[in-house]
Amino acid sequence: MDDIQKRLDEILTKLRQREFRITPQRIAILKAFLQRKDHPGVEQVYEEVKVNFPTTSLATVYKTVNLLKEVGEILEISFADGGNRYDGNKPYPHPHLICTQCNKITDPEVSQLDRMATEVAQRTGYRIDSHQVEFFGVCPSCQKLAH
Amino acid sequence: MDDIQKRLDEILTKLRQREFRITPQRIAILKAFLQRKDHPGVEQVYEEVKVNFPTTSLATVYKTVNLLKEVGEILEISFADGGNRYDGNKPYPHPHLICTQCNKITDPEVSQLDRMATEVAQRTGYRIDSHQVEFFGVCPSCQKLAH
DNA sequence: CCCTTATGGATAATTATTATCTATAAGTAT
DNA sequence: ATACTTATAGATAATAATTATCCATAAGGG
Repeated sequence: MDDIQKRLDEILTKLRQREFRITPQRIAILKAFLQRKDHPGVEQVYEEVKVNFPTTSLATVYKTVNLLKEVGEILEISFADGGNRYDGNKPYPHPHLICTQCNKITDPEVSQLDRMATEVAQRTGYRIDSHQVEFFGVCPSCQKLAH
Repeated sequence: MDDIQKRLDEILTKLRQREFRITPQRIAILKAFLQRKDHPGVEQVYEEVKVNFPTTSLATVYKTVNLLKEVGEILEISFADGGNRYDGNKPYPHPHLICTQCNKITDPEVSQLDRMATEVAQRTGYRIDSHQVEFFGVCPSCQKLAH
């Protein structure tokens, strides 16, 4: 049993425990999120799910996305121009590196982020629950393309 | 001449240099951004400008916001649920601390952020142009309210 | 003061997302 | 297996934020 199947089973168990129903559509949407190694938007997942479940509605994808956000199994990455994207593989807050030319999103290794959050909490008295850290720039291959 | 007036003049000069026209509406919108110490959304600025310029259109506010973004004089803060907000006082990228109960946004002091960006650039080969760092949590007064 | 053209205002269009409504299928008890 | 209850799927309307369109007008230069 591979990692994806294992994680899928874990999430399904969690959903069952919280008395959400397990439907073929939810499984299909969840699989799409788990299998993709990039950070797809709702529309992309919708297209993918439609291959096997042609009757799936976009609304169902949205509803499932919200469900998976609620149970903390996908992470939402927000953009100013609308069109959120999601990470189904690392659902906990972590930094992203975004190429503003090709829109590729990667997960850079960043040390000291937790320390930074702790520092802010101490200085301000806030209880910090999560964070969103995004670096914008140009990836090496797009840099080369710029003649 | 206070700081706001000084900055206003600087921005107007910059706009003139780039051959944008200086209109009463643009000045009013710009003043609204400069005077506010919080992080207003477009709608809030619109309401404020309408006090003195009742004929102002929401579209004009949006157009001016895009203009000010282009010339780098306001900073856009994006949210997953739509509804961007703006910072007219510190238009350069800087971290925000957001209370998820009362939606207040403050600017915490954070050290080592530049170092972090440099580290990511070195490791990944990206040219990093900007960043967006947001901490989400509950502010001290909202913590007290939660009995 | 005139002339050119960017801009303002009103409104339609677009895009992303959520709400609504009903038939159906999931899960539970029989 | 069967019946029952209710959450969910699917279709579509509604909402919200933002952008596009179009024309009259005002800004800035000559």
